[in-house]
Amino acid sequence: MKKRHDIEGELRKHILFSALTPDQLTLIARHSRILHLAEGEILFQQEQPAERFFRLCSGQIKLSRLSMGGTEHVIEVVQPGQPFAEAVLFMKKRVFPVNAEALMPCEVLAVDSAIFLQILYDSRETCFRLMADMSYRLHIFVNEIDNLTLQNATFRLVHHLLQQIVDCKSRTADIELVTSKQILASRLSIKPETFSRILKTLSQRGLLTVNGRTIHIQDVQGLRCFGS
Amino acid sequence: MKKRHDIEGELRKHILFSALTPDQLTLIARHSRILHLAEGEILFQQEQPAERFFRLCSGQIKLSRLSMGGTEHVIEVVQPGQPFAEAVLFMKKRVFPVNAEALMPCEVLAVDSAIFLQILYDSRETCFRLMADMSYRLHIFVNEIDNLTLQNATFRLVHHLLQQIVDCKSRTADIELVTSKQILASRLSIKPETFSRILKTLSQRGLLTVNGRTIHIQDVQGLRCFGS
DNA sequence: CTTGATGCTTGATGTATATCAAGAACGATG
DNA sequence: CATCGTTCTTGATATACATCAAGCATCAAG
Repeated sequence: MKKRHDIEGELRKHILFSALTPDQLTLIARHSRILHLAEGEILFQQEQPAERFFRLCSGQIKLSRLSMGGTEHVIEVVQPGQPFAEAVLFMKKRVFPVNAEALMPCEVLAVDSAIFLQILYDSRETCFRLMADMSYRLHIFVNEIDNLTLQNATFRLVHHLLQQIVDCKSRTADIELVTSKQILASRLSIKPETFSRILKTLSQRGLLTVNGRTIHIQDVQGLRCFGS
Repeated sequence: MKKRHDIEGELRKHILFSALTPDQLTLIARHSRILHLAEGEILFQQEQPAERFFRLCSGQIKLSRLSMGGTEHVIEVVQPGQPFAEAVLFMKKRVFPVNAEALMPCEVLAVDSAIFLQILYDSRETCFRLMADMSYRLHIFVNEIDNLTLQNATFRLVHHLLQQIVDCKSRTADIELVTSKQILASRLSIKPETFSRILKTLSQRGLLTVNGRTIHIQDVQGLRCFGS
């Protein structure tokens, strides 16, 4: 476990805490800890009681759901700097709605929910940040549902690739996948085999080339028109 | 347009306003109005600037998304008493993420966003209620994504039916669909034809009987075991 | 009682994707 | 370098679902 001032430093980086007074920060720091997870370690599981929420300092965390049928679906891959499980704070049934597993060694800041709620009550600014955060997440989910329902697998993959591109103007682009293809496939609700095949046909059409986890898009426009 | 005290009455029914003082209520009422929509009328469209949010007093409103391919997907059918489009309040880009269309004649309470934000700033209680509301919605969405990804069409339909049942213990149950089968199908991301066929096979197996919009479930347990 | 509109059902056919199974590439480890 | 495990690819086959097209039911309007 890290020293107190380290924790405060991590807290300060957390957008949800950026409006707090030094006193409030110290209080929260006393009830927070930095956890170190090994690759494959489970941070929490679906339906477990949720007394904390988190911010990822380093590494990658996979959030997934297990269906009644037993299949797993990756909802999100948390990247460093992102908060997660904070929406649970206000649920009636205070349990985690997803599983969280470290995809690699991780450092995670864990904050006590009860303490935070107490402080939240005294900080309007923080309330507003949290509301903005949740509102953003809602928006993300609506888009997510779009992708999963309106389109076929090819389109979902193409859409995801296009979202990764920062420079929209250039005719070509390079994308480095942040996770394995299997996990990305699950996020897009595609089987690994199908995922592979789609990339193949796209490269056969000269739209992109694949080299391990880096994908070079040769014709952004062409890819954009490739809707179904 | 209704009289002021009618509006205040409607506001009081809105969960998000239940923590407000009479003064605050009056202020909001001055900046709210009751809208009357005809069947098929569009309340707002995707990407339109959102300066208000709503609560449905009577009728039904369909919230849907239009994909790039042109297909429509129903995200939700708003029922009387439900607030909607309130999550937009905190978005950076203040535009509606969905289309809203009246499925029948509707009465809608429309509240000015700017005024509400101002009041929110003065009412912690309201902040907390709003956060709880958004958190609830997030939870719903996670479940929604489950349904759309983890299962096949039959399972999605069965799952939806089971959710409608209140009395979990009884062996049989009656369900009255609140919308047309077409719209329900779209919500579950199933084509109308497939929807029809699934109901047929389920009734052939003696699990339920269909009579217009009322569905009589004869074997709740059996239906529950019918995963995929 | 017609007529037409609308929502629902049914059948025939096609296609996207899942599944099963095996092999290839790659990185880690001794 | 050899070996093992993992991730990815590829092929053959199966199937769920979409699509197209037509028929039926219900209900309101003439």
